[in-house]
Amino acid sequence: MPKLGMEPIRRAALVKATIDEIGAVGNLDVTVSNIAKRAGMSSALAHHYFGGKEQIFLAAMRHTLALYAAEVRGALKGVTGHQARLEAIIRAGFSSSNFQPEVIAAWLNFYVLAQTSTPAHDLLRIYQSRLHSNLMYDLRPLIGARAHGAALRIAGLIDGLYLRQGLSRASTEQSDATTQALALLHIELEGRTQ
Amino acid sequence: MPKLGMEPIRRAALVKATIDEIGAVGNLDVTVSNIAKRAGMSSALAHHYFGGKEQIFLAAMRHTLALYAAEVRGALKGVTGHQARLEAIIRAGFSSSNFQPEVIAAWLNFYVLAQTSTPAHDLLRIYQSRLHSNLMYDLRPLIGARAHGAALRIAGLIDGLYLRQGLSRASTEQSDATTQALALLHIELEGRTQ
DNA sequence: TTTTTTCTTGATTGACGAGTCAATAAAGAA
DNA sequence: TTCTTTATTGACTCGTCAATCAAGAAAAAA
Repeated sequence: MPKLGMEPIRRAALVKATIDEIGAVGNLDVTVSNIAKRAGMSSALAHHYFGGKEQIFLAAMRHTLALYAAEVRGALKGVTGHQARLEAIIRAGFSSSNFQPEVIAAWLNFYVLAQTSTPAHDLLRIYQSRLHSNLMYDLRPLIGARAHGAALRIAGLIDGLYLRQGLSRASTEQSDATTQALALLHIELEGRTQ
Repeated sequence: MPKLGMEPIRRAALVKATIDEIGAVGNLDVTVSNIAKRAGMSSALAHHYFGGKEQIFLAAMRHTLALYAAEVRGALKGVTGHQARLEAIIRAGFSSSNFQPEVIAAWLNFYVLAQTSTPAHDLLRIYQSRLHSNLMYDLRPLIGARAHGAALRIAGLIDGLYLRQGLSRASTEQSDATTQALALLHIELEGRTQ
């Protein structure tokens, strides 16, 4: 059985299983055994490849963040014009893939972990910085000095609306978060649309 | 020792100890034993009065929410004028007492719990509804039909900025959250300041 | 005083989980 | 073939924790 080069395959399987398991359980009281079982291997192997539970979870979060970054990049591909790009960034943040229950659960638990884990905290800052500079890149040409404040508000609103929507059990207001975030963008750009 | 009427005293002590302990640990991996120890009693007594761990935590969260509500009420006392009242509501949300590490930790873990616990979810909705109607009460006279969207955005921004600020380890941007939330309020009111 | 109610805890149970380790097996290197 | 590296797991250790229970102690009621 021992085919060589199993490591990347096992790691990927564990990352996926971790996200699924967190989504199923809803918190970080997820056992390494269950993750491993879901990934079709023994818990000992999970420890062998990752070292410990927190490292498994961090890898899963890095993966989630990478998916999000790819989504933003994809949404920007071929879009021209500062305002259109800003709208694409906002829409990407509220795309349906980000609202899969397991992704929401991962984010919420990530926030909790960021309070006490430096690696998690660093990872969170990377996400925040990236979003901020993405916004700044297109806001500055449009509104100049006001861009910084506007970026803080838009980024803050994205996080806040995501949180609210992620925790709302009613699927009624699905697109409402996007609507409100876009509305803020338009208010911020008011009177100076390019 | 068995003085009568201990129950409310014990419950209050446990609620306070729970909040402190969550703040100290940073997550819900808080043991009933530790909470009880912090409150100066045995874990058996904690179970006796509350039944279980989740109920202890819910009581603690209800208490936190009650404090917040009282803070908003206090901030509104004696303030007249719709705009001034709106500013007071926003300021109350970012008051220093809400940024005690243990309060932040309680909120984050509360969000996680709200995913899977119906009582927690209900409690969260109460907070959200209250904030929304508080905002609507003063926004409607100022901007009429636009009030609803504005309230969603302001409430969302309050939550988002709170999250960001609560997780930022730099104390530099302490007042920045308030600044941005107030800035949004003024933008929303633009051109129709009463 | 006897009984009942309220308060309180030490000890225990039963369960679970993270991480380790020794051992097995296959594939490639020497 | 023999040795080494990589893959893999079952079994085990050590610890923890939620929840229960039986029992004791004090106040109030009868």
